[in-house]
Amino acid sequence: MRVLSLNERRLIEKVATDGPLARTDLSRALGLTGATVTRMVAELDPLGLFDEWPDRKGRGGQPKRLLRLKARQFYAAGLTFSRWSVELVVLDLIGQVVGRRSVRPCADSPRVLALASLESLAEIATQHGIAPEKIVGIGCAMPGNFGPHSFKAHGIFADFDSPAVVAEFKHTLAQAVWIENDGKSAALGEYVYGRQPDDGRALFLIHVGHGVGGGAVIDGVPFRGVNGNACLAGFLFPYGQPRPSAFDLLETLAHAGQRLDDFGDLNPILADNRVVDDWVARAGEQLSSAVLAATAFIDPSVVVIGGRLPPVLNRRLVARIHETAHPGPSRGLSLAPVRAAQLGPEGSAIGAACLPLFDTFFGGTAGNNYLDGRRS
Amino acid sequence: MRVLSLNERRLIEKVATDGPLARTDLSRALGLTGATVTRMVAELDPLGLFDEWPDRKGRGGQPKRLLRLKARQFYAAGLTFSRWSVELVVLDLIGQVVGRRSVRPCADSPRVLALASLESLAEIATQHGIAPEKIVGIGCAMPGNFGPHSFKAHGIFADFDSPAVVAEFKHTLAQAVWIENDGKSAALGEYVYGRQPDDGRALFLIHVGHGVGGGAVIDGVPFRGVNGNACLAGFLFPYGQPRPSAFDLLETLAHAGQRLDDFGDLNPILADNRVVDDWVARAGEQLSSAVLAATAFIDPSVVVIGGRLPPVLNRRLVARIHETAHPGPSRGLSLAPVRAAQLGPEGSAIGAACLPLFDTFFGGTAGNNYLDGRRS
DNA sequence: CATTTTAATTACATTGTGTAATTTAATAAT
DNA sequence: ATTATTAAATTACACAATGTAATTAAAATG
Repeated sequence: MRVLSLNERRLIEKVATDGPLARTDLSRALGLTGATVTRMVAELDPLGLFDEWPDRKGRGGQPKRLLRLKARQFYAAGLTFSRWSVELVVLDLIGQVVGRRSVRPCADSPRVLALASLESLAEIATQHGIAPEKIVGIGCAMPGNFGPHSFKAHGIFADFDSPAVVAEFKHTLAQAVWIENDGKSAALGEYVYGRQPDDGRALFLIHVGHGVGGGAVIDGVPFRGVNGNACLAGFLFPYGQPRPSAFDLLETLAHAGQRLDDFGDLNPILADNRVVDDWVARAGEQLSSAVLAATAFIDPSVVVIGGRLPPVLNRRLVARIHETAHPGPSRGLSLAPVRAAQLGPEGSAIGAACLPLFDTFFGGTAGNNYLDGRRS
Repeated sequence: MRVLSLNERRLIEKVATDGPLARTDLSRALGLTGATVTRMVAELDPLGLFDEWPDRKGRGGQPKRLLRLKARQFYAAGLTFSRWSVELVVLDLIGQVVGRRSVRPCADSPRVLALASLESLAEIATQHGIAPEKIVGIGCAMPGNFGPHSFKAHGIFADFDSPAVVAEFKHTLAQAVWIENDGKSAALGEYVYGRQPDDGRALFLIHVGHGVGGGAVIDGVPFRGVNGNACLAGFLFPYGQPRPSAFDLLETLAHAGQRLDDFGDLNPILADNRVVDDWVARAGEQLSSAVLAATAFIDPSVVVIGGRLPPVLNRRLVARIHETAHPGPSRGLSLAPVRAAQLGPEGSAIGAACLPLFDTFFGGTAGNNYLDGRRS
């Protein structure tokens, strides 16, 4: 796969997020001339990225020829980590989940996990007739923080708590691998495939997962910080105390005698559950402080509540945040609008799979060495 | 003044921050070929931006021809607001303060203030023989927050508390005017002229002024947020309670019977002052929470303590922050390094003057419509 | 069926770069 | 002193990504 130029990525991303679009629409949206768009689409033709068909709704003039992404032309895999298993999804170009597996190896060393994941990926690929070269990469949403040369996993992943994990994973998977913090992956997924209204300029996602993390996509570019640890909305809630994380909910439930294995088991027990109700009330209140902090530091156009919880809970948390009605971060300012994640319970895995797709086809890191849109 | 291309700005900024540099050095630093640098420097020649002289220290080969900015080729003015006056500085291209005035008009409507500032600027220009066309603009560091169509000033500026202030200022000054939040101006000034070691990738400045604000420059680009209100480190400290602002220090001193007119009067009373000592201890502790929050959300390479206080106090606050020794924002992470602002007590005004210079000659907002370094 | 309208394409010009050869000005070796 | 060596800077030329303007395409309208 040749490396795409910045404007090619911008074009593909536009079609992905706002499509179907005609060449003229793209020309307007991207600030390029029609001639350029025609050429770019022709240049991209060998990749087979687009479906094209005439628009019958036009009233006069030559009808537009609408472009949209050919969903099944490329795929990526995404991994998220739960306590006893790894969740794997295969995503197509337009963000549809093509297949999923819950991988539960007997041992949980990174190597064994990676091998088991590869096996599941191969199964799904075979099942759907996906040629290996159509899979652009594997994204791993890691529950932990990055140092310049290290990785520190969430407490429950004892075997992952080593700087060597990243290298081990890359080596075992033996193909294009993206490793990213889970909150940042989820933010990217929500930005590309979540279709939040008004999220265009700056989306901030608070990631309610093993911990309380977060991520942001600002002007189409993932915001990572110099060490990849920006957007840690959970700093407000010290360890060892009640905090608005999905893991904290499991612990709260266990403490009340309702022991669950993993996030995936939450759904059946949500209705009429006093423990859950209380938790939502408390966590929602805490999260409203996190929204305040995110507004103060990032000033985003929208704050999305997402992570590992079932969508119902995300929505209830958002409702609770709206009730809490914090004042803004400073004189004359109000909180950024808050919304629940659009992507379902697999949002984190989708975000992970989004990493390779984004870097290959969409915004990616802006420009090349020459800062002029040329290929290096 | 013609609009400069992105690479031209990058070149000028590099010379400004790391100069003097030869063309080869620039070629390496910017990732451009020597040929390109030669052409760009030649192209920029009519602007008279550079001084050039041969480097005598070379050992073999043709000696480098070093370039540095011609300090007195261009100027900008910066305004900051104090309770009873407006501080105006005139800055040259290399960040030297050429002249300063404290403007104290009898009335303090925006219009009167602007007119008085203009008069002072004209005085300084005459005094130093600065031709009007050498002044690229006036930057105003506003103590307040921005809305999509509004401006909300700090409480003590009753007459400024109106959305019309920005328009009024622009109209009265009748030339190129930049209006920006004071924390964000100061961050830019510190980035361009502060020469912090290691501040390259992402500098976050906590602005201790009328309130507690902040600003950041990330990868050479000012970070504003969608409404221009990002980096508000003061959200942690509610109004009406003790907070680590310079205004709070004045109030604390007044409460203890040491009434001062303005920030500028602080210097003489700092030594052996128990009230100040206590304030530094308390404010430093509070600021260490702000550093934690900034690390969590922005993950910068350095956090700078700056604002309206005398440099001594900034240094004492930094020392106090180091004592406080907060844990990092999450597992395995530590606080970003903290340093006192390099720019002196005029840092805010310098930052304000930096706005026009930066947008005209340095990084500015990246790229043009074509995203390829061409002029539009 | 000619006219109008809008979309898409094509031919050609422009510009900001890179590559590679050349020139320049110094030091080091003979 | 002369020549070789070195590194910086310049120049001639090529190229890629775009814009401009003219052209072609395909529909609705009168």
